[in-house]
Amino acid sequence: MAVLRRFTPIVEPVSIDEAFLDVTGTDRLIGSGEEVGRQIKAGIVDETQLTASVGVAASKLVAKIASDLRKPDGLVVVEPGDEAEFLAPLPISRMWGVGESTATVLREYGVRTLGDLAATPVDLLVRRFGKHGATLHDRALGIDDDPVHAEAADAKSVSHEHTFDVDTNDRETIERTLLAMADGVSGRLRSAGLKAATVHVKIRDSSFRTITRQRTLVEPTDQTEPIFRIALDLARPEVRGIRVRLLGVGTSNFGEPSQIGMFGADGSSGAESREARRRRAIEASDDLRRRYGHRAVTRGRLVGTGLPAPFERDPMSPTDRRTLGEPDTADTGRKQLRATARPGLRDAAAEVDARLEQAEVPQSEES
DNA sequence: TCTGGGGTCCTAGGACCC
DNA sequence: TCTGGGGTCCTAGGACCC
Repeated sequence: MAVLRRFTPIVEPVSIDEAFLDVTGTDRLIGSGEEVGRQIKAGIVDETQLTASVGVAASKLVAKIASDLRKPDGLVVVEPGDEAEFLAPLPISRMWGVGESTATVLREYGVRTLGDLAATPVDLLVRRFGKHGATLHDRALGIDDDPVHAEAADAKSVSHEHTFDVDTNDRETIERTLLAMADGVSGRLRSAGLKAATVHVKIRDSSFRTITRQRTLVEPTDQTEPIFRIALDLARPEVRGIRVRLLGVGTSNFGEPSQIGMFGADGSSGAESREARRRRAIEASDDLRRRYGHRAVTRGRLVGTGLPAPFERDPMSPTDRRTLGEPDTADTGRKQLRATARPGLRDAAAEVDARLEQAEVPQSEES
């Protein structure tokens, strides 16, 4: 991504290897869009020895489709005004927002190309697909005015899910998995300074039937216990009598970023309240994980179970990037995390042990 | 390919309030 | 007291994306 920022500060990362650039206004410095595209490709080869595919157009939608067209080493330019003509012969599956289900329905209507889609009456599409139908019609004509967003949007949910190697109906396995995921989710919330008001669970059985259950709390939380308790409450009646293939725990409905204080819930700073001690223990275990990896600390109940390690961070997630002290937008050339031990480590570990009955688990893959 | 994990957005129905 | 309508919030499910 650093290569890309040499051309414009307006870079919107889409994934680890994909981004939109707004190069409006660079023509006097660098040249036409096509010239910028050429230079970007050259710059990427220079720095990474990898080829790249580039699409140049007046909108993100058309640029994306253009860049997909000649992967992995293409440069496709669509001049302003030529969008509809460029899209018309392409199959509908090229279009953003057309997945398997939508494509199947469209084919039933005899719609095979984006030209067919553009020629289909909007009201027919709206009747069948709702709001999405109108969007599809616009897109088929190349209409898309979504700008390039240089700032990453705030996350709306944080979740973990896990697919079992073998479908299970073992109660202990199910409960421990929910606990591990609740723990991972709450840890990510805490380090991002977020509290969530809604907890959801996702359950998929051996026949691939998927259900979701959610509950909204009175008080938003960033703690493992309430998230786990609700997840368990929601899941328990649903997993009875089925073999579970996948379990997920998620949170959403975030309030304002929380201020984690050093004082008790009652605001006292004298004798440490129970709540404040618990808080400190959690902070200490978060700190250990930050410095020694997400596997450095785990709950006693999860020791040796091989259950999903909580606290995996996603380098593309804005929530986690904030946690890692990086800019919201992903940058492949990101700086390394510092991993220096502090003298207080042993005390912190002891506190975690004592207060939360958690255990430190040495992991072979970590030094 | 029998289908992983983390997300977003949309729709529809029900509860509740005014 | 009953009725209807509208707005908002919550819940469940589905489609889609990388």
